[in-house]
Amino acid sequence: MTSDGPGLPVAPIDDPVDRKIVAALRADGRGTLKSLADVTGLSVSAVQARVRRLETSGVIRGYAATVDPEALGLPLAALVAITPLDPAQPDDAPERLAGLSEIEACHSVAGDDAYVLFVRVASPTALEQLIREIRRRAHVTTRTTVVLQTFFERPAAPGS
Amino acid sequence: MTSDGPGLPVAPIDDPVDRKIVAALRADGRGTLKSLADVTGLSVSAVQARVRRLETSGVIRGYAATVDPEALGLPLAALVAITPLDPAQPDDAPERLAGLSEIEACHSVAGDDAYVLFVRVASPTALEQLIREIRRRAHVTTRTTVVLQTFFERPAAPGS
DNA sequence: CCTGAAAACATACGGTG
DNA sequence: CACCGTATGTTTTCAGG
Repeated sequence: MTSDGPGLPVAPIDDPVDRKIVAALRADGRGTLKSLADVTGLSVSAVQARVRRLETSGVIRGYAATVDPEALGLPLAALVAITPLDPAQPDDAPERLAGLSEIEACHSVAGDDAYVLFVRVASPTALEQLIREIRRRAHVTTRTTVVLQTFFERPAAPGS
Repeated sequence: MTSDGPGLPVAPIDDPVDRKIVAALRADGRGTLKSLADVTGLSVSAVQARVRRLETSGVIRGYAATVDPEALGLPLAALVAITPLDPAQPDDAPERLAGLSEIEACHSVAGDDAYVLFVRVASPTALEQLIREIRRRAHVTTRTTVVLQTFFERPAAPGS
């Protein structure tokens, strides 16, 4: 999962204990309730209740193992900026592209283009095929920027 | 964790059981060894040994809770393309920028710019300050594309 | 929010093919 | 070497206060 877009409205976390819990679970998604209890000074069951509330309220969307993209056979990443061919037409590009599993993210943006996608593929050939498929499905032109190297890529990480 | 760049070389996973395990842990990072044992048909201890091997070999880099960016107080995202002011100078932009926690990802790219950053901030004002700081630290010009809406953003998700 | 007991789980180990 | 089964400690869960 971990989808975004039109979801529930989620207000910023104000409670400092909840912030600690969220920070700890972002650093280690498999951290035990006991470890969270130690960090927060609360009992295990109090922490459990808070974690559940954070999960059901949508603050915590889920948990995922972070996997090396090369191990997944997807060593090539790229940014694909797309622009509708016909600006008059209804713009449902995100829905049309959601089915392409190579697309990791789809952002609508301000500026020259309508959307920017972040994609991962197995090879240059696969990138070409993906770009063709994007153009075909969403009726867009594309401008692709190949990622040569990723220096870092982290789960966001705020001050506290 | 979840850093990238010059790390250990990680070959693609060829074992189908390992692929099942990795897929399951990407879908649910808190999935129990028992659930993985059920999925794979292996015993719990066999699965445990495999998971450990995947972790220590660098295939699985870690586990993280996926958190709503708005809940973190970072509702504004942007792509920042940067170009060195002096191409003759040694280019250590990634190191100089790594300390800025608002920068979620730093990719070196082919094309007009040297790097593209993905950043998250609290407000337009914070974005301006961040851009100033990026320019100052890395001696670069910047071209910023504001993200208006994120339609989806998922942990990659390969075919199987 | 806490305690406490029961169930589920993770871990380590000895044994098998 | 990869796997299994069992024993032990830990964690999760859920009742009740």
